[in-house]
Amino acid sequence: MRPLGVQVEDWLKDSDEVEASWLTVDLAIFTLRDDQLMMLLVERGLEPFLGKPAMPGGYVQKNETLREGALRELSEEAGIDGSRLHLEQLGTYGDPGRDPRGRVVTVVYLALGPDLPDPVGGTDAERAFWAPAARLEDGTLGLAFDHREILTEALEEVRRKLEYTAVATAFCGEAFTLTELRTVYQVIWGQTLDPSNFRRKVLNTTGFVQPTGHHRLPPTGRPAALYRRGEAWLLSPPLLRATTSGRRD
Amino acid sequence: MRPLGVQVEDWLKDSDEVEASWLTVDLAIFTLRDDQLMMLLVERGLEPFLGKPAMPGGYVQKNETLREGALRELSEEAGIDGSRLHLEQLGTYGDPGRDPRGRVVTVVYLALGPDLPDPVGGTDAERAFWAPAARLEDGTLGLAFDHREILTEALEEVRRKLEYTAVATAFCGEAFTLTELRTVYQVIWGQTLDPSNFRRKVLNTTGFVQPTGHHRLPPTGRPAALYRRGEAWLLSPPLLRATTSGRRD
DNA sequence: ACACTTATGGTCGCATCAACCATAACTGTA
DNA sequence: TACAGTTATGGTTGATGCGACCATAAGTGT
Repeated sequence: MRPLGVQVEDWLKDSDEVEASWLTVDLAIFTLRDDQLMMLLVERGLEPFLGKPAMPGGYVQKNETLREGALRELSEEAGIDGSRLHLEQLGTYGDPGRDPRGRVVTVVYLALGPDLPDPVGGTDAERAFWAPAARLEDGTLGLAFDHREILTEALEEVRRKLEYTAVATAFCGEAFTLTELRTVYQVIWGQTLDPSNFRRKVLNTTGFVQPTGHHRLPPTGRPAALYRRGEAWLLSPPLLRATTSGRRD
Repeated sequence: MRPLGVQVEDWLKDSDEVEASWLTVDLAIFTLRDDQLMMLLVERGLEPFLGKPAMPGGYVQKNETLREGALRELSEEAGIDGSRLHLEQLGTYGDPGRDPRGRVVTVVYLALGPDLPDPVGGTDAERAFWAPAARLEDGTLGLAFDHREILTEALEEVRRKLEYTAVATAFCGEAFTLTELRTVYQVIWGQTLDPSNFRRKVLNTTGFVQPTGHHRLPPTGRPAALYRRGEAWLLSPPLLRATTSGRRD
């Protein structure tokens, strides 16, 4: 344990009221497998919540940025090379009492990737596994800490971002067909979309995708054109879901 | 300074690599004054960045949640009762080197309110003042730490949230006219909107606003109907800006 | 040749939108 | 009282976008 620099203490007035805290990063890693939205979990090997599934994560180390810490945990705990994943900060959870060990503040990162492999053994990733997000959302499969609450917000974020950003492409490989892209929307939104109308909207949104010129032969049926993601991140106009009356943040 | 519980250390493997950190909340407080978007700043009374303007903020205290800490700082540093403000977490900044004193992680909250008063003296708020967000964005007025970067992200967030949430009502009082609401959009987006079309879109978005039945007499002109905010938070359909090609997060 | 499957393209009626124009309801002034 | 000025509100119209639906293209296997 490295001691804190003394110069910090000099600036504290109400010393008794302030405490140092432990900083962790947790990862909400999502992928699509078998037309299901899956989340990567690890079975905890330590108290508290020993044996319970939890989102992978760990302490931020000295001299690394939060993002670097997230990438490191992605590699160590999940055995995933995060350099090709979409990684974005979701939020920070640091209420006293959320961790029985004391004030542990966790910065949660959202990691999205195309059909990711099973975690390989040999590292911490041995105890990692994929679980259907639906089971976690409805509580069929319990989670450690406040991770279910975090999951709920992560899902809401992903569903909403699908509307007005090109984040759906993060679930596809380098090249993808429009049907694959449509499947992403269908699985995550839980609704079917008309192939023809979807195609028109995507192609009319400037910078969403660009054609590669190549095609892919499906097991049966007409070959599908391949696309890669375009330069645009914000979609205008956005791809809106069927209108549902919105609720508060 | 309260010592950390020893039980935390027991779980650390690579003790040398992990360090405790200081947890602060910073506030990006925005309001509208004289048809300008203003941000509340305080002149720093301590090193580092002594004398430089900075977003108000401070250390999170023991046994308070992050949100409670934000509300407390809102009161202490800005003299503002935050219970009637819109308060939402924006993001967390904790890279090593962002603060010369060591690892200081700050959770930034966005606070939005209707025409807020000048900070009153007597507390820390003496050194607080309102500054036009435009001056801060273009760098005319420099900020301490990485606060300009944070401001940029805060502004982007507000501009985007105006589109698909009812957050604009946070800048209005309890009751407001549609012209006032339109002014919020115009000032923050920096573009004029057609009064007639704006009215139709707002009233057609279910749950955005609801009429109070009362009217308000402007200095000149026809009386305007008063509205209060409705139950809906997410707007469907959203109020979209003039189409601009989007850029990456 | 044919059925089957998936991708792609087009049509049509309806809703929405932006750009206007028109009117209502107040104030102050001649 | 008449009228100009100002702001709020309401309506019209032409273009655009979207959803539901149908049609065709281009592969597969029998």
